[in-house]
Amino acid sequence: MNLSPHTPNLMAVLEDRGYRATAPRKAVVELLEQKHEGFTVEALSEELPSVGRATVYRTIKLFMEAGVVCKLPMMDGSPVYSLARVDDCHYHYVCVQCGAVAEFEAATIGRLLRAVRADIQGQLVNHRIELYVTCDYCRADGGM
Amino acid sequence: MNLSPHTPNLMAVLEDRGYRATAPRKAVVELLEQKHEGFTVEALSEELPSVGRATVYRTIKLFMEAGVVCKLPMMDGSPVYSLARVDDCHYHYVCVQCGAVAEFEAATIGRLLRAVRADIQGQLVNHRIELYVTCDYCRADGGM
DNA sequence: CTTAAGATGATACTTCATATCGATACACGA
DNA sequence: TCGTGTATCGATATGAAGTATCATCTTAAG
Repeated sequence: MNLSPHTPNLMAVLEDRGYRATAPRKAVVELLEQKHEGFTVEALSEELPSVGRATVYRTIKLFMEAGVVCKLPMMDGSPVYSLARVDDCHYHYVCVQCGAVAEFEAATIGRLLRAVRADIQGQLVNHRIELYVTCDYCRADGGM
Repeated sequence: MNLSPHTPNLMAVLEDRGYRATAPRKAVVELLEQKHEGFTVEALSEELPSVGRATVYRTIKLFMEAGVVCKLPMMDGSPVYSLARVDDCHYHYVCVQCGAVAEFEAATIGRLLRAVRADIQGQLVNHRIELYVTCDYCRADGGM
């Protein structure tokens, strides 16, 4: 979809959090900077035979904790990962055909949540909003 | 949370769709009518040692296809199932502590989707909205 | 009562991910 | 430079949540 305006220095993100800049992590980061959206950890791992599967998962987990990688469910529940570009509250839309992920920020959502708070019992602690689309590229391809 | 105003006759739902009313299915249905929200298939299966695990999953799947059972992700991604009470488009909110599920219908959401359509590229084909709450019972329990 | 389609359940397998744990590598002080 | 302790790694096992297979059993219907 559209490219990141400013991908953060991923390795620096880890170091800032007190983690070491090891070779395996650098390898993961390098791939991540290419994929940056719509990837699976499994695929990442397959493309990095030199790095242990567990390490790939561990590294991605660190990035998720740091908030720069997001995991979201496809419509069938299978996971897709994506680099997050916007730091603050953001939402994702995923192409159901190619798995590409993009972000959006709708002012409407704040209003929605405020409205919804009245409709539900209990105290709202979190929410999840995912949109599923057919992206322009896939639509142009006529579904391929 | 709050009880169903009219739980449909689950066995009838299956028969209407051309499935047989077998003993294992009846056993699942009976449990379902007690649990009716916030359950996992795994737990269901454990409580039904006389019914094969695969059959429990299969039966729940049939109900999902019929639209009377919904599956939703907890905040950590683990699944929760719930009987759906409202037939048409509805949304769920889940208690993050006890897993209880309730439904809500917010008129605002239609408006949200219309607004969002302008903010995204590609054609919206589906969406998922989940709210996570601390329900009144859990809040009263002080987090237990 | 027969019988074919439907349903079952034991088991194997898949996917996505975390736990274990011995082996390495790295940072830092002596 | 030489330990040495802690972080990290990777192979492997384990786990959760399902789905696929397939021989066997039901059951609805003639």
